[in-house]
Amino acid sequence: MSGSSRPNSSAAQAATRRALLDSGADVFAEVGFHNATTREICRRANANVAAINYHFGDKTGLYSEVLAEQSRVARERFPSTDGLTANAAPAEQLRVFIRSFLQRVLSPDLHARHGRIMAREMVEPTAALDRLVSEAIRPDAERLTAIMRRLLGPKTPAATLRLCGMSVVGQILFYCHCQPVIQRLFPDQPADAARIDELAQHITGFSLAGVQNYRTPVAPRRAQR
Amino acid sequence: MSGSSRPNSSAAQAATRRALLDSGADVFAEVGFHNATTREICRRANANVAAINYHFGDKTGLYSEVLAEQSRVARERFPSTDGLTANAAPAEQLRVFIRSFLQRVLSPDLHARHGRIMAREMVEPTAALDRLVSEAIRPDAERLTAIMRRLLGPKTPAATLRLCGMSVVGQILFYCHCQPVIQRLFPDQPADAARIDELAQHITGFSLAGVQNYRTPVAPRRAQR
DNA sequence: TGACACTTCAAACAAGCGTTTCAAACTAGC
DNA sequence: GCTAGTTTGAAACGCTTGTTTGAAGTGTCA
Repeated sequence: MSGSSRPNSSAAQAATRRALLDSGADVFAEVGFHNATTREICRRANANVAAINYHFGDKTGLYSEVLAEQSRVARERFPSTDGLTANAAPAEQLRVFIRSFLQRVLSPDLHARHGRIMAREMVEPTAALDRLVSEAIRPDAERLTAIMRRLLGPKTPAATLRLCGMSVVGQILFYCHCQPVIQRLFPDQPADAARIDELAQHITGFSLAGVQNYRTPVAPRRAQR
Repeated sequence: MSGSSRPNSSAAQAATRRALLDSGADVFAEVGFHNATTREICRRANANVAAINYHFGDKTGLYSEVLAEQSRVARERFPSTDGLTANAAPAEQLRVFIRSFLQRVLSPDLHARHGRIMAREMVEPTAALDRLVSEAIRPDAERLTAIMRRLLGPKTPAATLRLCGMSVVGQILFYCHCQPVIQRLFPDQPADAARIDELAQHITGFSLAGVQNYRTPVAPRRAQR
């Protein structure tokens, strides 16, 4: 009896918090912050409706912690520099950057929760977005810009580096933001989450060729228009 | 509407309907379908709260008509083939496709409503998405695939054409879906809607170079164009 | 003018929301 | 075993939501 009954100890206290963070991540990823109901989150966590307010103050408090945790977990699980030394070839750095980015937003290991929550946060920002940008997105953006600078040369204008970086990130996030459309357009195609490596390879090759468009013509140019 | 034999006082009736369609488009674009309230839509239209239910059945009825109209207006205002003959050079076709796409989702002429509504519809689909895909998105996707086939040759695998098409669309939609992040990352930068031509030029050049990655280097073909 | 169909209006309705309340259950320290 | 402090529970609160209601207003046509 005592084995399967819910013990009310300090362990159980932490367990309620943890269950709320987990079910909250699921529900927020599924329906977004506004459409998520505290009752549904508590139901999945086998907790009372008052649990969120007791442990996190209010619904936004839970959401902030979920967002921060998902971001942290995703970056620990799939770091941008996946065991790459700082002086690796820029093409290789770009390849690793793209693959780890795709893994963070699509990987079933994380239930693709991080990607879905981020997609909703971008289309419909909450107060938590500012912190996310400064702590997670901006470092990534600067890292990508640095890779671009090494690819295109130190004299490349900042505007060009930005445009190329956005082209890379745009290609990646497309598979995260537009999944409902992709599924309807190509229902026969395997899920994108199941072919992350294939997508990473394509985006890397496409982008490496794309940025060559901006290489300064030190040598006599080919007939490339 | 089925018995339109008697057009009595149709002016005032049509005016309320029209005002609801306009204010509905604004509100849906601003906050999304779920967060939009019928009271706010009616307030902006100077109509009674019962007006939506009277003229459109319910909230989803209004939303469906708003979505269909915005899609139609955007495509009339910025057609994919902007006065281009069918046998124009594929590179030129791609350039026009990208520019008109960017205009549809970002142009202030349409108050960027179409792009914002579409972005929300993709992240959080409603029942209206299926019709939108079959009537508007799939034709565009097939047109883009055809352009890619002309760029890369008729023997190019369908999977390759798909990947390249998604790379193009991903670059475009990034500026629509991630505007809150872009604004926070580069607050000094002019709004993307004010530099559509610049973005179109970049994406076209980047993509034309990118797809060259897939050209089969079998025969020593002449540099095309 | 008066009958008629159509449209608008203020008010109310039922349902769902986040949150609060306060008693009961529980653990820990003595 | 008793008390103090913490966590949980069922119920309810106040509010907003989409929708409905029935009367009042409006213009048309015989």
